[in-house]
Amino acid sequence: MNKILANKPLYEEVADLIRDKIFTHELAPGSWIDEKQLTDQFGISRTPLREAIKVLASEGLITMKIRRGAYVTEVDIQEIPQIFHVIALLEGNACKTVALNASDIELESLDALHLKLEKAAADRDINRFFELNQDFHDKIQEISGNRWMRKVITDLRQVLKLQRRNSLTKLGRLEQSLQEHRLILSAIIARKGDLAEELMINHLKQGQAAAI
Amino acid sequence: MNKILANKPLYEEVADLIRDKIFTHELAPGSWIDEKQLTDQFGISRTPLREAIKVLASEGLITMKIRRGAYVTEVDIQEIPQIFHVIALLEGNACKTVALNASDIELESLDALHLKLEKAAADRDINRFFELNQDFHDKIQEISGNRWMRKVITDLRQVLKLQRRNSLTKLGRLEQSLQEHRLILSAIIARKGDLAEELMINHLKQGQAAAI
DNA sequence: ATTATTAATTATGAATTCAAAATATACTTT
DNA sequence: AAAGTATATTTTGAATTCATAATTAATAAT
Repeated sequence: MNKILANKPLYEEVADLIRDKIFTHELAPGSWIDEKQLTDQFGISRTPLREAIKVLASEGLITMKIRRGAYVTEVDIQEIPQIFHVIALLEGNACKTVALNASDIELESLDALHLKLEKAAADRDINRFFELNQDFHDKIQEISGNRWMRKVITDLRQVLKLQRRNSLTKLGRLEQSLQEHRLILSAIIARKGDLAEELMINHLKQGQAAAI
Repeated sequence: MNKILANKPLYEEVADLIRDKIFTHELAPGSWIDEKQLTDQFGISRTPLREAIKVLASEGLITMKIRRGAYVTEVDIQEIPQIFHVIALLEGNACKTVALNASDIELESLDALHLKLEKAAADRDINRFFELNQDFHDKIQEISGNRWMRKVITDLRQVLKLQRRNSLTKLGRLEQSLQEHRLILSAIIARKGDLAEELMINHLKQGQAAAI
C-alpha cells in the first residue's frame, strides 16, 4: 500500500473500512476478526490494522479477548433501551437548546434541510430519505453547538447500528417519522423549547419501538 | 519488559500509565508526547506504546497531528461548560432514576457510602473525601444501571480532569459540597425524582462554578 | 550578520521479524 | 474407534527494522 500523500493516517482509514464491514454485517456481531485475512484484503501490514482495532475497541464496536484476538461486539439486547435512553436525553436537550437559542438564519437552514427530506419522501427515495433523516438530526446537534454532546451521540448511534436493522424500512414508519419531524421543526421555529424537547424524545422512542 | 502471565494487555497498562502522567500534568496539556523517552522509561517497544496512544486519542485525551506525532489535548476553555452540561444532564437523570427505581437495599448502600463521606469531612481528610465524593457519584450511576451512560460520564469526566485544578480544595467548597450531597441523598430516599434530579444538576453547576 | 540552501539527524508511519501461546493435526495406546 | 498425548501450525503480542518526512545543524551566498 504505497499511497502518495495520505491526508489521513492509515490506521484511521482502516478503522473506517472495518466500521463499514461491521455495519453491513460483513463482519457480524460476535464474529472473530481475522487479522491475516484483513491485511491480505487491504494490502497492508498488521501494524496499522491492529491500531485501528484498538480504536474501534475503545469505541465499543470491537471487544478484545486477551490472547485470542478481537471480536465484533455483541450488544446485549437488553442494553439497547439503555443506549436509546441516553441518546433521547441528549438529542432532546439539543433540540430544546436549538429552539431557544438558534439564530433565524440557522433555523432557515434547518427548514431547508427538512424541505429536502419532504421531497425525498414524496419521491419515495428511501436511501435519500434515510440519509437526510440523519442529516436533520445532525444539523440540530450542530446548531446546538455542543461538540462533546455531538461526539457522544455519534458514538452511541454507532453502537446501535451494530444491532439494529433499519427501522425506517418498515412500511408506514417512514411517513410517521416524517410527520414527527414536521412537528419537531414547527415547535423549534415557534421557539417552544420544552415542547420541542418532548417531541424529539418521543420521536426517538417511536424509532426504538419500531426497531424492536 | 518480560512480564510473566500478564492479565492485561500491555497497551492497556501503558494507556493507564500515560493517563496518570496526563492527570498529574507530568504531561501537560499541549505538550508533545515523546515516544522515545516513554519507551525508554517504560522499557517497552514503540508498538504497544503507539497502540495506547491511539486509544487515548480516541478517548479525547490525546490529539494526533499527522506526521508530527501525538500531543496532550488542550481543551478549549469555552468547551468546559459544554462538557459540564452533558455530565449534569446525564448524572441528573441517573439521580432521578435512582430515586424512582432503586431498591431499599441499594438506597441503604448509598446511605452507608454517604456516612463515610461525612466521616471523612469531619476528619478533614481531604484526599479521602475527594475519593468518596467520586464514589458517591459513581454509586448513583451504578444503581441507575445504565452501563452506557456510565461510560459516557466516565469519559467526559476524564476530559475535564485534563483541565481542572481540583475545585474541592477551595476552602468552604468542601462543606458546601457535602451539604449538597445531603440534600440529594434525602431527596432520593424520599423518592422525589424530579427534586433529586434538580439538586444533582445544581450540585454539578456549583462544582463547575468553583472550578472556574 | 542574516538569509538561503544543503546535509545530517531525528521522528514518524508502516512493514517485518520473533517468541510465546493457542489451536489444530497426527500419532499412539488401549 | 475413542481417548489421550505429542507434534505441527497458526495466531497473537511485542520488538525490531526500514523508508520517508520533518527538524535541526552546517554551510554558502549575499
